[in-house]
Amino acid sequence: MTDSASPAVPAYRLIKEHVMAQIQRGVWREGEAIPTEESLAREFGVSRMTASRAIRELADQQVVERIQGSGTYVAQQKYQATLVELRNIADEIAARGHRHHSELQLLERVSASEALARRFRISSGDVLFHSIVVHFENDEPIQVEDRYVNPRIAPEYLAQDFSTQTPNAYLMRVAPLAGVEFSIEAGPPPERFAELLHMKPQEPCLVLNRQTQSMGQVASVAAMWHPASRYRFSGRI
Amino acid sequence: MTDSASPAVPAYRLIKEHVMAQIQRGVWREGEAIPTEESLAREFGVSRMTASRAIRELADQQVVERIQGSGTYVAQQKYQATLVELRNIADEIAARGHRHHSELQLLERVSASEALARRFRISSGDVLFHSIVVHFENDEPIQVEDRYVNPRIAPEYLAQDFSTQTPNAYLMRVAPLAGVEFSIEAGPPPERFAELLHMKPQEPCLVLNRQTQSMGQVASVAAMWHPASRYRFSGRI
DNA sequence: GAGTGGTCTAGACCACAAT
DNA sequence: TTGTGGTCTAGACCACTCC
Repeated sequence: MTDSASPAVPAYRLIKEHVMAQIQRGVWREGEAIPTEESLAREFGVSRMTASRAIRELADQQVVERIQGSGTYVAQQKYQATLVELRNIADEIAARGHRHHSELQLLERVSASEALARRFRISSGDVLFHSIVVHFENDEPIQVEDRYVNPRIAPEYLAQDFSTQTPNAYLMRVAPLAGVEFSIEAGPPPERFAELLHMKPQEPCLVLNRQTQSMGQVASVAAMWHPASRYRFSGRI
Repeated sequence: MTDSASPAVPAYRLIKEHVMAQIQRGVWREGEAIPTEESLAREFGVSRMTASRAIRELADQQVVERIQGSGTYVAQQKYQATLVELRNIADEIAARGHRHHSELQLLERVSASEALARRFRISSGDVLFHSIVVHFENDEPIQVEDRYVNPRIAPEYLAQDFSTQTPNAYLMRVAPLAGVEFSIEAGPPPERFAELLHMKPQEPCLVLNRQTQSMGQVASVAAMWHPASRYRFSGRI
């Protein structure tokens, strides 16, 4: 206890903040080496383990890059890449302080077309479940969720009440999520979806396609259709 | 040294994998407590610090949630949220094994309009730099990059050669990136952009808007326009 | 061989939760 | 008061890079 009234900021955090500040101010530039664990430990009067933890966490955050035997370097700002978080529609609407509700349009058992069978890695003609749900923000339709589900993963899918629980929430609950593939594109909606979304003629949709895996199989393939004039994906880092 | 021929997998990783496997198999379910650091340490024959590191990293990854004084619990699968990485166009094209090149269409000094001044948090009429660059994938135009830049952050912007270096790459180099806001939307392109992208009439664009901060100021505001029929954002987790 | 990061130990004290 | 996580130490051995 050397310092009195320590404001309960752990030493490893102080070191992290110090290093990030030096980088942010441009004192240590991209690709340059930063001080060793040893010397940071001395400078801050802590053990090497503590300095090590600080720098390791910065490496996890890709702020620096470590090369064993060589040193620690300020990472290339490959932040050419922007990280985006796509939330589910109910949470997103709630976060805006608006009301969300959803209406089930269709819930059926189908046999897989060629294209669907390929995406699910099953045989053409095998059974799939299919649902169409419309999501509303303050009573205005904002998303049509067109979803196919693998019966081997969620055999009770057709028996759910999708006005009280979204398909997404149900699937999360019954199937541990092991992987996701997605794409975002723009295009014209099927006529039926355009009507459900109260869209103007010729207006394009912003579409999020999402395919989830669970227990080694494709669990679900979904397309979320949004009217381009009333919806965008957004976020910050 | 109890085990001979240790395959160089550190103990903390073994513990992480064990815990993740139990969760993945549903042995430990959402919200349930997992064993304490102490008991994991005993079970794996390691010190508490090692078990602690394993569980702390899982907490960082949001696989578990820790409550000091209480215990460690399997996290709610709020993976309703999908994390997406948007790469810059040159890297993305290179990753597909295709050729990228870009052509500078315009490079000028402008005075900020009302709307731009608001986004840059400067005064209307202040100087901004403006560039329009077209990016090609295998000689096919795939993106129009319409960018405004804050002269206080990148005073030499107008003197760069943007056929050999993208605006993005230049800005990354001169201005440490402190924050990003983005949005993705769909809409009709300005007539000039439609021509530059060789688009069919009526075809919408997929647009990525991106605003970056550096040194406490807005550094750059950019809109990346892509023909919807030939471009989508995609990725996986 | 010297320097660096990667991992680990066997303790310790603390803050906080549950009781 | 007991049990939990949060942090920290002062060493240690190892793998790797660089000279």
